[in-house]
Amino acid sequence: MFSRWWKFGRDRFTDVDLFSDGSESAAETLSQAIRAAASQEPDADGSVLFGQLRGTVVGLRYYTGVVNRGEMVGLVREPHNPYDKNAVMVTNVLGRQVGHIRKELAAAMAHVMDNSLAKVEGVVYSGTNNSFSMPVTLSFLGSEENRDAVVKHMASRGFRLDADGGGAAGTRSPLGDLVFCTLTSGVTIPLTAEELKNAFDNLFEDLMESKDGEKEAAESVATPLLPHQKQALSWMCARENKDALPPFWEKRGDLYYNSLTCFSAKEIPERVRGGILADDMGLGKTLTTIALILTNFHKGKPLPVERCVSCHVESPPHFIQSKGGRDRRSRRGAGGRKVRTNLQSGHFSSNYVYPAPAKRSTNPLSANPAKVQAPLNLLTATRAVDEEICNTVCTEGLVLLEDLGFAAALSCTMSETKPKKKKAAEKCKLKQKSTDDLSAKATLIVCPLSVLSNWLDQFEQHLRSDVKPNVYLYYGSERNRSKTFLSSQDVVITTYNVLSSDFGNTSPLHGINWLRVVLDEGHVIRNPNAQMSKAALKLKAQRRWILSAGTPIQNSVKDLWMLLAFLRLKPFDVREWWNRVIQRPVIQGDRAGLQNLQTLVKCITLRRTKNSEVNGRRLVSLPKKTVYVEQVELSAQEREEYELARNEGRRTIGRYVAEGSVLKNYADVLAILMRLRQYCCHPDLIGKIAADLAPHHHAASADTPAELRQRLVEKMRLVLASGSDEECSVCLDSIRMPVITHCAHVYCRPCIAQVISSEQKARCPLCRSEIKTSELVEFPPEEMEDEKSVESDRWRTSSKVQALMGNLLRLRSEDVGLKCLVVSQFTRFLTVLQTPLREHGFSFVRLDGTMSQKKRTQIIQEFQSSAADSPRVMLLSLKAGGVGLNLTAASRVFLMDPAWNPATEEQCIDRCHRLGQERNVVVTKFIVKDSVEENMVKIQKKKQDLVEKAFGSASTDRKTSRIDDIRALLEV
DNA sequence: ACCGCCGGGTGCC
DNA sequence: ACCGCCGGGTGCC
Repeated sequence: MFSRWWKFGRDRFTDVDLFSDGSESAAETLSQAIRAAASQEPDADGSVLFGQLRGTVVGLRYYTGVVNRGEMVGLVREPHNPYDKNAVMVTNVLGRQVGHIRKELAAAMAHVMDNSLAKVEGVVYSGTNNSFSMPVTLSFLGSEENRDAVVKHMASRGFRLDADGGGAAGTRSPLGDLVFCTLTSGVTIPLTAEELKNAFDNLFEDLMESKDGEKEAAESVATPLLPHQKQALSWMCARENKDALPPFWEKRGDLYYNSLTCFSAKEIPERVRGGILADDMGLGKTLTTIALILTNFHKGKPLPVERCVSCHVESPPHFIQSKGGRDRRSRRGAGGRKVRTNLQSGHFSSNYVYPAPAKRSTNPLSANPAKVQAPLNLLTATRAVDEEICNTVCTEGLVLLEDLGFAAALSCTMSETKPKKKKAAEKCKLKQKSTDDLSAKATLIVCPLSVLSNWLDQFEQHLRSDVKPNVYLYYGSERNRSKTFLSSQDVVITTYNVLSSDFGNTSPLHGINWLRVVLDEGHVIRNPNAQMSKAALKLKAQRRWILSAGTPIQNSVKDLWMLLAFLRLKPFDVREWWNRVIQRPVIQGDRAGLQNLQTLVKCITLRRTKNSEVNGRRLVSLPKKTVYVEQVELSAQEREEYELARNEGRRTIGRYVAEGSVLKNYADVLAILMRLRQYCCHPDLIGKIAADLAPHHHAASADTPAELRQRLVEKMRLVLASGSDEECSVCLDSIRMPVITHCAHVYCRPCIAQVISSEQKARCPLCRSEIKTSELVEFPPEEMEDEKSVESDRWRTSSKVQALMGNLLRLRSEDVGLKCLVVSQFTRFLTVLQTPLREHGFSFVRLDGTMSQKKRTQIIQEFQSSAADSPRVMLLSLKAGGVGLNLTAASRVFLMDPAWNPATEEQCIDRCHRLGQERNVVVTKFIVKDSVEENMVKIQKKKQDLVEKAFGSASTDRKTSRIDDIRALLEV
């Protein structure tokens, strides 16, 4: 039994600690403040230990926070403390205040902390024999250049920084060894960079936690699950339902103890209901998640969904009759009133009548309060409201409400509900005591726009046709923003962009207590500074899931924090504890730290690869995939034009390199390369745009605003069309609604608008030039290209077109039913290809980034159809979909031009080489011989090797490294 | 706090 | 009595 000590011997303090609501809410706001401060905490990767010293925590008796022997404590500056502006507050892992650092020491530390000369961390190694103060060991960490200043400053105040922990060595607990072994003398041999990289690569390999169980989906799921999907379902249900403690927590007697921070508490730590499902693409994460939603509602029961014979539309209304109800409901906050507003402005279909506040007699609805009609769970916007109504109903005995808890206890069919109304009333009373919050009902799915339609399809596809859960697509300007409405759905689907643009305004999504939030492609929130990451963190939910194709981390252990924070994995959702306990030890090669990280990840992640096996059998057997490279020879005339352009480009770029102005002329350099790549495909791709943009033009040269605007538009077009996979530096995602600044950097409009509005004097995140909203330039509305210029009458062929058509004609003669994807980065090339396709009688569809979501869905459906007259060819723009698109009807892929990023090509191929593909897949990559394309392929290979070798060093500036690519490409 | 510090009461033994 | 000594009140920042 570990020696447990409480700093309060007297019971009254314990009582205060446990039962005082006041202190609870104070602690809540305090921990929020700490969390806010901690989110700004830098990674402090290169920090070294300056030394340690022993200090004293005083004033323990005034606060409720408790600390155990060996526990880490937080140190928070309190510059506004009315008694001492140097005050340093001490908190425990939960953020509860423990005391203060004694003022003399605090005065010395304040200077160090306020000037960020060092980060100070505290650990309480030994107990105290009184209830007024206790010793604390403080470690000062920072970058080497500040060491002297810190040591001197502390010394001048009479505090000597010791290398060995200020005499704490003798009393060091095992935790001290664990955290500091690499900081002090080499007790253990640190991991080599190589070992670390390997360990890190394998972090997400084959985390098949749930070998033990399989679970069948609810009967409303029509598609039979594969064995590995049943495993996943079983694991996910267990993660949601079981009361297992989070990793590193254990029960010790009456207390819950965290073995990493040594924190212990009487209250059970908040459990992580959810985790990371990181299966490889094609293993059916979407289906599994749908199965989870349908199978695991409250208390492990399936989601009650409507069964109807002549199946259509909404669930039947559920009635509430209550005389007192309206008065109570009138106390509702904005939610209720908002509904009314929407109702009055006619946004709702007349199927629904909403309860409304009764206080205003002008409200037409209050005229007849006796009978209020609402769809299922309309009144459960907040738990308070729910219970209020519940109470009303129970006490007055007018029970006609389908209570959620009640519904949960039933099997799916509604017909059974009627005889059990008395139980519903009992349930009402019970519910208040239950720890589970049953008011939450809806699952929110957040995904990239590209997979939005996929989710809808899959709900349609995998459910029994007579089962209609309420699935609402929260997207588009007409979206229904009513919280009451949204929280009454079974499933709400939205995109990261909608989520982050709603965030900051009065986001209904953030006002709802979700049953479950699912982040699809969840690795997109890895940057904690990005707006959409912040928005995701603020969602309220009982269960949280991250779906991720493959390992959700890219470069380093840092990427993991955001995921753990989203999952609310205590205590690591506060950055400081993550840094101290996991990130710094791992980066510094601490084996124990790595071990802890592995344990952590293993507990919350399920990941299988396409190659994983269950009982010696592959999870899924995908058909074979073969990739061919077909070399294309340019005709004599094409070669001549190409060489001309190449020589000119070499000269220009050579000059830029000599001047050192490559970065400044980035767009021009891309333009030159682009032109060469376009020549490789088809001469008509080089529109007047590229020709106009002579490389000697500079944005700096004075010209009319119209000219400037025009040139900025051209630059933006080039940057976006370059196929170089530009991402917005604010949200780190692909650029949507592009705008270009006067300093010629391209961002998403909402992202940069946010930046500008958040600062007095906004600066470009890339070059720090001053920027204004009024100076953002976007594409003119008539932008839709003069496609005519490449249309039929003046049409000519090219070697690459010939190569493709040869293949297509041959394939058609072999197999009429065969479907092909024809992929290019240049939408104009797709347009060029339409002519010969039409000429040879191919039926085809086209999918590119300019299409609306609705149109996309329609086209994909058309292409996927097995009807005899369905399209044989899809012209696909490489960047049109991103991951997730399902194009399994095709089994041949033609990649018309190489991409900078080989992963983009892989993703594209995987759209048809995935679960559901029944034929062998053959991929043909066209590469023009002796051209920029061949060099691009070489660079692709080199890059891949580099990525495989280097670990953590991939953070080199993307643009600089691309300029090295460019130099290599042109051999300058 | 079984401390230190403060300030009032007190004053040979 | 401009001290010492005693004992009660008191105590984070």
